[in-house]
Amino acid sequence: MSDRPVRRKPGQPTASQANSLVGAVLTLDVIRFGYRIGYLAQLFTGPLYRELSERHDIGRQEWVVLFCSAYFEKLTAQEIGQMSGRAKANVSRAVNKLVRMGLLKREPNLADARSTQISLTRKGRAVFDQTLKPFVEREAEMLSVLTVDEVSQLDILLAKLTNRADRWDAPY
Amino acid sequence: MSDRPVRRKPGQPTASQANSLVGAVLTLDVIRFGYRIGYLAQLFTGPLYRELSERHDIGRQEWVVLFCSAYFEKLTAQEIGQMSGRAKANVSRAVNKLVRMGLLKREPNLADARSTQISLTRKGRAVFDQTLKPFVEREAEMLSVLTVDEVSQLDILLAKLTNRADRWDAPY
DNA sequence: AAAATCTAGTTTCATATGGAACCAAGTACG
DNA sequence: CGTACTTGGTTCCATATGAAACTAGATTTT
Repeated sequence: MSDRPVRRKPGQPTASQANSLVGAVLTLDVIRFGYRIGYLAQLFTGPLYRELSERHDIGRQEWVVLFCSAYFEKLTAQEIGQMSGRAKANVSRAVNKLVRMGLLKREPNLADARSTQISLTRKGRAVFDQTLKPFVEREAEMLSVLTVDEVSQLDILLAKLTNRADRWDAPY
Repeated sequence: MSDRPVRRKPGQPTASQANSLVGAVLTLDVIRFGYRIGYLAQLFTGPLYRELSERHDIGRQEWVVLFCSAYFEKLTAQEIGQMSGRAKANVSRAVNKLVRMGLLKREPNLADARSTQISLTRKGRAVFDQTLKPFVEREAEMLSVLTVDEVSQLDILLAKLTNRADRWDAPY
């Protein structure tokens, strides 16, 4: 690791310098996996969330709720919390905001008056479809350094890591 | 939540059939990779950060700084920011806190008086070694569902994803 | 069926965080 | 040199967040 000041042309981004430092950390022999997974996750979502909040005033929490709602016709706030691992206060706030924005609608839950059935409005579906695209594209970019074979290897490995029988992945 | 209509790939478990709602989401066909990587990252660090802040009053930002400092003898705050992807305000606060706690020390940077050389104190080293253990152990648990072969596959894949020539992973 | 218990969701509070303003030191250029 | 501009780091501010208190509806117990 260099201990001298960074030297570069004015106006140029510090990307190359940053990258070498990142690379140095990422080849360490301790917590290689945990560190790199976290690094990837942050890098993947970072620019996406930024754009999302600038363009649509939708934050991380709101996006998660939107995502879940888009794939299950009707959900309660609790179910969203369970499947996303978010604290229920955040889910509550996110749902309320999305309802105010007209992207979600609530219907009374006949089975239990404490909770409500949450579902996407037509507008919510449209916004979701629109906002999903950058995620899909960025994922493709992220994976673009892998061969088709490697992608399916990764798919299998991720499936094993996230879909396990023990309780390693218990909610904490 | 038994027979709710669900949009999913044919043959995949429904929310109710999966052992958890998380499982149901994780088998979706969109952003499979991004979502699961983020999910894994969150799950890996979640309990660790909680314990860290309870036991040592060290938060996420402080831990990152500690980790970087433990692997490079001398660093500037800027370098830490670059290699961890954290905002400089957070690095600044974290460094200051760790200095107050006696875990880091600052030495003047002879080459540039604006920045200082940051390094671990003996105490900082001791605390780091102690706090690293749970991370190592939890990583081992996380990987325990993989065979030795699969772990090295994953290692290669992660290396490719994080150590690339293009600018996908440029700081944002 | 009244009392105690539990659960879904909301609100409150204290802290964490990112972005921009800011300050001091370094560099470029006349 | 002197002025303009860049850069490392800190501080300020507005927002995001998690944990716990709280409310109202549901369930259990006797």
